[in-house]
Amino acid sequence: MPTAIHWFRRDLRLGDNPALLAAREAGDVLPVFVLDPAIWEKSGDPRKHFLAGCLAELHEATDGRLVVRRGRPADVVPALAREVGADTVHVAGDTGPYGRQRDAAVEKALGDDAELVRTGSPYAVAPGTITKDDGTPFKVFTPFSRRWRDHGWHEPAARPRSVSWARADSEDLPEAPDLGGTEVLEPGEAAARTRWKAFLDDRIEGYDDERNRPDLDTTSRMSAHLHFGTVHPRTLLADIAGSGKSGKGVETYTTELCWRDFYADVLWHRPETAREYFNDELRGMTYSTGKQADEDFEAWAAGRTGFPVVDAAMRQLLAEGWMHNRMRMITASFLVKDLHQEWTRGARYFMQHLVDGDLASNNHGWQWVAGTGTDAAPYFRVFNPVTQGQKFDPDGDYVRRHVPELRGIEGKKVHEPWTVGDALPEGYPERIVDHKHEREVALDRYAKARGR
DNA sequence: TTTTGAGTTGTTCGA
DNA sequence: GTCGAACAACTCAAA
Repeated sequence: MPTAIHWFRRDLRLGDNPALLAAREAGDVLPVFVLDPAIWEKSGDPRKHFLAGCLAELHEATDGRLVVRRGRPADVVPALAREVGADTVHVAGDTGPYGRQRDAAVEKALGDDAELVRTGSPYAVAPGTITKDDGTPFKVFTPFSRRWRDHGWHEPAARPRSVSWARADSEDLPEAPDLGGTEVLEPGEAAARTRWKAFLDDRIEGYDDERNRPDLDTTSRMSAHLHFGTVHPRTLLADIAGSGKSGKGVETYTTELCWRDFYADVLWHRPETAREYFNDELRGMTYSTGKQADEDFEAWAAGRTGFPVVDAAMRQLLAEGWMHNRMRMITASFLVKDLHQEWTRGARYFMQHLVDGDLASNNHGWQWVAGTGTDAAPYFRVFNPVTQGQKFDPDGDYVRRHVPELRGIEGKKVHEPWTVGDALPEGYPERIVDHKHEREVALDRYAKARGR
């Protein structure tokens, strides 16, 4: 049998993996993961922990044959293909701007030695598939979602009962950093399965009502699993259909999966919008820069703004590498509209720390908040961090969980610690801005930028 | 080509 | 406390 490489990237699973099945058809399968030291070193500990855990599981699942090599894929993959005499290198397609470039470089470096075979994508519907009748891409979510639902998706692929694994030397698997007991999402395909089953059995029907509550465990927590491909969205959609469940919760959850596909589709058509404004209208916007702005940014990043819900969320991000979606909106709005900083700065920070950090969803989410994206939020929509906290963390449990200085304050009063007692609790910072004032400033800046 | 309806996630103010 | 209006037009999608 010839040797076929299966190069795992963001499909760290054996179940429902069409690219792996294609490799298996082609020969004995050499399972490979390329660890780019530059990316690894830039990752926060929670992300390292998650990835290392996934790789350890994959090593087990491949009978200890997973080959890890460090370096640039364009160097490592062709060298390995030559080393083992592989004719084909199988991958799940990567439609992001960097993935496309990387794969093109690998393909070129492989030359005539081996063929790079792309099978499938990490999305329910591959980017570029859903278009309007005239063939152009959608710019508005709702019509995209109607077309997406009408299109449907493939059935999940079977998990291979057995694979004949090929052999090659491996470097040591990366070690998971010690997170000091912080509770984080469990990595790996099996954990994804367990977590998903629990959500589907018990929580999906209440999802529409409960999903905005950061104090409760009401979301599926599939984001990191979807990002690293320990589960595929097609599997989730098939499970939902198979569950026989319906109703608002199911609809809303399905819509969230559609958002992921939508933003990937937008980025596929407009790769430059990973960094640049989707909508040029606000190009002339002015931002705060300089020493004060840098200090404000540091306070935001460290969770020391003096606004409890913002601080709780930013500290959760640092500790766990994850933040509830509602909290992402609140903290993003705070950076953009209270601190008047460009969304790109916040997006970059989120990408460094989020375990689920997905370029399309993250950066277009930020563009939505900033008003520069598809379906952008109206510029006058400025989140009030106190109101949002009281509304979505009604008992204050979320704040107290992540901000120890405020644990002495009971109930929802914790969202306004400045109204409790004579002084703020020891160690908790004063508010770094006056929200009411900064709201006015933001509206003013937006009006000016739009007037140009 | 023209027209029409619609568009994730909010806040504030005044009645 | 609750409710509706104002915030601002504009672009997109589809008939």
